[in-house]
Amino acid sequence: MKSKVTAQDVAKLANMSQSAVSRTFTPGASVSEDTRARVMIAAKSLGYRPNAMARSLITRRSHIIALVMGYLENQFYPLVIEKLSQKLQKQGYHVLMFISDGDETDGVLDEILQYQIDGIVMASAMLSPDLARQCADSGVSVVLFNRVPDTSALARHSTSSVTSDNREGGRLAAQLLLARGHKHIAYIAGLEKSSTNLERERGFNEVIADAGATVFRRGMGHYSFERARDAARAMFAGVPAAKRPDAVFVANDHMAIAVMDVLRHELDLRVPEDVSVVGFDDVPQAAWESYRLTTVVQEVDPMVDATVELLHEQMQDGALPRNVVIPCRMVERSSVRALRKRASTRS
Amino acid sequence: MKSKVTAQDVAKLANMSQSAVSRTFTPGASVSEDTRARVMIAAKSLGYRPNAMARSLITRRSHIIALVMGYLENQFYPLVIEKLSQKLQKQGYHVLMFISDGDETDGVLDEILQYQIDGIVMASAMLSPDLARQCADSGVSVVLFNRVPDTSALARHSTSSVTSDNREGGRLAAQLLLARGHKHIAYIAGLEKSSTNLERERGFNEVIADAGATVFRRGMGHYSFERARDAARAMFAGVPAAKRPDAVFVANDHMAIAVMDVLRHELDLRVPEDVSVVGFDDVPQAAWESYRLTTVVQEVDPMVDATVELLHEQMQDGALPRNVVIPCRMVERSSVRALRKRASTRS
DNA sequence: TTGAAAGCGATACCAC
DNA sequence: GTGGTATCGCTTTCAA
Repeated sequence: MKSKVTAQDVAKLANMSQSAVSRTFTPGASVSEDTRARVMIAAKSLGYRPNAMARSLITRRSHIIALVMGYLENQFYPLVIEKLSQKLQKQGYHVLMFISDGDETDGVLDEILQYQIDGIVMASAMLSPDLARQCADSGVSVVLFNRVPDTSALARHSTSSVTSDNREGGRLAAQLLLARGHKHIAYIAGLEKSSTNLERERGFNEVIADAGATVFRRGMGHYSFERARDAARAMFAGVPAAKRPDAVFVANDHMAIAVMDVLRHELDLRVPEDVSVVGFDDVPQAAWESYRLTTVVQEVDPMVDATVELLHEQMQDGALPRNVVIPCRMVERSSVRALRKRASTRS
Repeated sequence: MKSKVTAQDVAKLANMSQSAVSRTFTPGASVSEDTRARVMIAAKSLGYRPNAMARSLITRRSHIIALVMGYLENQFYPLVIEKLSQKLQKQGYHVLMFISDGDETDGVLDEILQYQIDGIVMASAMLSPDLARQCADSGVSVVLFNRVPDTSALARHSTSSVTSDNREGGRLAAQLLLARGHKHIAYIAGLEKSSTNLERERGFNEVIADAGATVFRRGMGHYSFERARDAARAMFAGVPAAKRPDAVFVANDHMAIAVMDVLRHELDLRVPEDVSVVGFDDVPQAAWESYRLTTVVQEVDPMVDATVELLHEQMQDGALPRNVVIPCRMVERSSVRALRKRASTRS
């Protein structure tokens, strides 16, 4: 007994043509108040709902946007789902979720395209050039989220993207640590080849180099909690104090928390008193806030706004792809204990 | 230039009827190997993809499941999105996201139903009885996730649900704290009227009462990070040691972390040495693990499996609604420091 | 096995 | 403004 009520039924009950029913449910169509009212009454009494499938079959717009995500271990993405969903919902669009971690992306995209979706937000993996073309051919607009198009100039000019200013974020981190007077600054990297890691490290290195310093040590965390712990242990455990870093920039918060955990709970070091740690925002605020983690914050809202805007741009053909970069900002968090200490020193 | 390639085009190129094309793409239809091959070649060369909208218009099955979620602050839900999406994807279904925090749910559901979806997973808010009926009428199956149907017997027998065994989880928490020898056990509640909070507290109280004890103090956290901090401060800050709880059961992990944060960083208390804290799993493992938080773990996988199973059951009419309850388990986490201490005491 | 034709439920374009 | 009619791309009888 699937939703049998059709526009036809409503029309019959209201003594109107089916067209009248259609117009009543089409915002900004020309219907007299009188007919609209009669139709609405009939519709309500039957529990009529226009069939979105039938509609998009003819309008060629499904009002559905596909969101492709990798495994959501990275706590930054749920936030994106939420904001993006909400924002699109307000504009009459809806989000179809696709989980895929890269390899099978092509197969997944194949499914996606069957749904006649209006656009794709790729927040995981990359789009193979071949598929990018297919999307263009099918008229679906694509926006890369938090990743950058293939390095080829071709790709760069054929796919839109939104990223935060990872390079500048890396610079901010280095500047803060230098300003704090640290001399032995370490870096713990994320996935080596990811654009986020590359850009963050690049900016970081630039500033360190400009200051005439060098990165004291470099660990590899691969954006994994456990591997970041290992990296921290390798840097600190059983190492004489003189050979330890006095500051660490960690490529994302997820790992930064793992690092702080090792420092505080395994090695009884105080953060930030003994060691400065700076992360890069990818977990919800409550998490890093409770850790008193100083972090480079990515502005999710502007990123999502830009994504939606690009989506719309692309949907009307003629628009050229753009790569939008959203600024980051630094948020310092001293531990409450440190604040107290500072206060008592002053008095 | 929206995906113009239709079955018609393929048919023409392959010198076959459109029906042949349709059959080729319909698993288990009767087509000869010969024609199937010819069609496939033509299809591939044109980049043909069957139009899912047109298909579901006639089959009356969209293979889309709506997932209704509240704001995702609760870190438990992203995990659900991921697992559910993945599982459904494997079965040829896809997840359409709806963010809604309760009040506007009715309007949201109205939109949902236009998409001719096959089922709804409600992981936020409740379904008004009226809408429940509408869903039933439209033939969409509904499963409540992590919440229980309205208390009326009617609702209970007309809507399926999946929850973890919150009551038993509450009992486990109480049993552990009693076993550890605590005499002053406090509770910090979540949202007062939510079924999760009610059940957890109920089980907890039962065991405390059975032991001839009483709950030492009760705080209200409303499942909010900040309010949980306040509750912890109210219980511990400026309170003489003798009047402090020596153990706290917190209604979820999100709040438990806030509580531990206050205890450790504001009050310099050690957890679990000075105060035992037990949470209830609602954040990813990495989070509570790094806090050395002892917690009652909800088994996401079985919950998701049950959800999908119920969905399928409901989709074939005749199946009666069921309320599935998944067991919880306790995971103890001592701090590494405590482990070291224990080890050295022994030797 | 195969092709022709009848819908599925709406919108769009047309005269009126 | 309003009602008829072709059409969107496919699945589904039903003959052949």
